[in-house]
Amino acid sequence: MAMHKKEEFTQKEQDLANFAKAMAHPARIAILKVLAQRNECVCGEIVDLLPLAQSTVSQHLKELKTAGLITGSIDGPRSCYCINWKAFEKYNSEFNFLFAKLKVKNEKASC
Amino acid sequence: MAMHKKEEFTQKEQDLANFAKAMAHPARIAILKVLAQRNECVCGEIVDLLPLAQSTVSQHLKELKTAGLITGSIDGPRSCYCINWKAFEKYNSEFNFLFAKLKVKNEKASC
DNA sequence: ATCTTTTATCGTATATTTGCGATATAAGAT
DNA sequence: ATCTTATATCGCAAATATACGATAAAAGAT
Repeated sequence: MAMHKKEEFTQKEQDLANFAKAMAHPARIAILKVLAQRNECVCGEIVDLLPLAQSTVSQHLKELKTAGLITGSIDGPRSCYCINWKAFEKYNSEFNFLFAKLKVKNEKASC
Repeated sequence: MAMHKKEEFTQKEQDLANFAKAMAHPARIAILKVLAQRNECVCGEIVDLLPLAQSTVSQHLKELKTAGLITGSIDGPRSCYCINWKAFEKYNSEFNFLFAKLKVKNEKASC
């Protein structure tokens, strides 16, 4: 019974988890790296850089887009992708909020 | 054919993806939050705070421990858990490295 | 109009994750 | 020695994720 209990957690917990899930595959990390270096990039260029079939890359791009981490625009027959800076900044600060708490507690940790 | 192609990516990409995967569930985010607030915490306390069965919580704790994000020590009949601050800092800086690149490119983005 | 190029989507196979009850294990209490 | 308490692990069912080939869709080229 793998009933999704995910809804029983707070919205912030779910949002952060979804953000993490979007990055939870090396292919998607690699895609984000490429987009970071090139500022914007067409689907085919990404396919050439990854050891995956075109359909698989397209699927990963869709997941990143659905999660809001990248945006896409149509350029003739091509699709151009960019990082969604704002979403990234938002999740980064939420992550740092959690992380800052850890930092404060650091000296006390023992186990 | 879901052949794991994950090995074909760089070690850094895999490490970051694994770190993200460990956080890719609201229950595990919630556990990290509790540990951040309480500095250290026994398994049973975490079970009481989450809407999940004991065995499920234990499994999530194991995943966090395997990923290196938390440590555990035996305390009589109990198990005491703590954040692994060092691992957390390491992944955070790697994440920020990727993120810093995005920041630089920000003004140029367009699509 | 047809062909080519580029990307998205569908269908499908397999792998992994999630969740729980039942059971094992280990330590303290009686 | 037995009982209780606290966790971990096993076994299983259901849900998701991963990957690819085949095919659809959309735009530019001939």
